[in-house]
Amino acid sequence: MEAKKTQFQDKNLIEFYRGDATALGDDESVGYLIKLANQTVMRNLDAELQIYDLTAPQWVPLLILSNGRADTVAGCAREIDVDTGAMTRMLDRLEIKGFIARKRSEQDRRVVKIKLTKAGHEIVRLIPPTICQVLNRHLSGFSEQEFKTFKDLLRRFLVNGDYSPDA
Amino acid sequence: MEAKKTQFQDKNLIEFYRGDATALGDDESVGYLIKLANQTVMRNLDAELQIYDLTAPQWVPLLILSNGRADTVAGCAREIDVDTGAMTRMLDRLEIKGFIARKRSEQDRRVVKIKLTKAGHEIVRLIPPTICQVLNRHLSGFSEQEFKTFKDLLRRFLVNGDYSPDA
DNA sequence: TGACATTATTTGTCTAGGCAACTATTATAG
DNA sequence: CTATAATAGTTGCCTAGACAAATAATGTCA
Repeated sequence: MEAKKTQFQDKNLIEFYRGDATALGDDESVGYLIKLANQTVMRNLDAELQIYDLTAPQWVPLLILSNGRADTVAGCAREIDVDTGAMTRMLDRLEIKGFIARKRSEQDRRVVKIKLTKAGHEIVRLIPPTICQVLNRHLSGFSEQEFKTFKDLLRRFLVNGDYSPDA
Repeated sequence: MEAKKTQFQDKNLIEFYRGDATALGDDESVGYLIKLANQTVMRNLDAELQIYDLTAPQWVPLLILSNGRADTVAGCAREIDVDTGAMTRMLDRLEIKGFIARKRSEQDRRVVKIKLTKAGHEIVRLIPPTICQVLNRHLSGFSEQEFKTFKDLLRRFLVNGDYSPDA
């Protein structure tokens, strides 16, 4: 235990990146690579889903409703980890497209119950194959072991970033 | 060689994901994991950069200008792979904050030359250490080998996604 | 019961990117 | 040289998320 240390020094923290700005904007930066990876997945999903009149972000609430993982605005927002305000407007768009319907709850008049419409149920059946196809394509050439390793590294990267607000 | 195959079948394409929708919204989906990873990096960068009155997306053009990788609107847009419209408005915000200055080119009167202001130069010195700190924190517990593997897998995932429009 | 906190939803304002239309300028082909 | 194509930049309209404020309903504590 030294006198003055930054808050993360005593973990096994290798200095992969130094402060000299090299390798930050190019493909040696994991931050940049992750951003690009995310961007590419989103664009490919968008491209494949446009025949269903859906965007990449829009299929997520539909699947959540379909799986029964949530059935309210706040519930969906929690599942996706977005603002309830963002979710309200997302549901506005899905309602306009006719995929969901809202109904105020009788038990608790604060909550709005969300349900898939008939069209919503129909479209939700078509989505997963498309998603799978895109993901599999991205994973083309990966071995089973590499697939596992990839997910494992992503999860560790993720957990390291969810540091508590006192950081 | 069978008769009817989808367009990507004859590559070494393992069906990591099937069309049954399980493992798409949870942490078994690489798509979801990458989205979360990106989200977390962005949020952490935002949190660290707000003392400099900068957001996560805003430091990128500043570093590009500083490195001399581009000095025009279109150039910056190309470097980041965003719309020139998006870049125009991004530069509007950076101009309002006093970090950049615009000047119409004399040689080619279509182009607008972008330069860092004095304040821009000053702020750009402070950014890289912050970025590095955040990235290193995310990589906490990674070995050198895992770091390499992670980048390698990301690059392969990325390349697989940048498929040509005929796909 | 009444004051206060919590929760659910909505709305306004901001950043940010994508697509399309438009202007101005430069380059190129006939 | 002139018509056309290409390029640079801006702007309008869309989706999308973040933060904050406001409202309504419910829960809790004294």
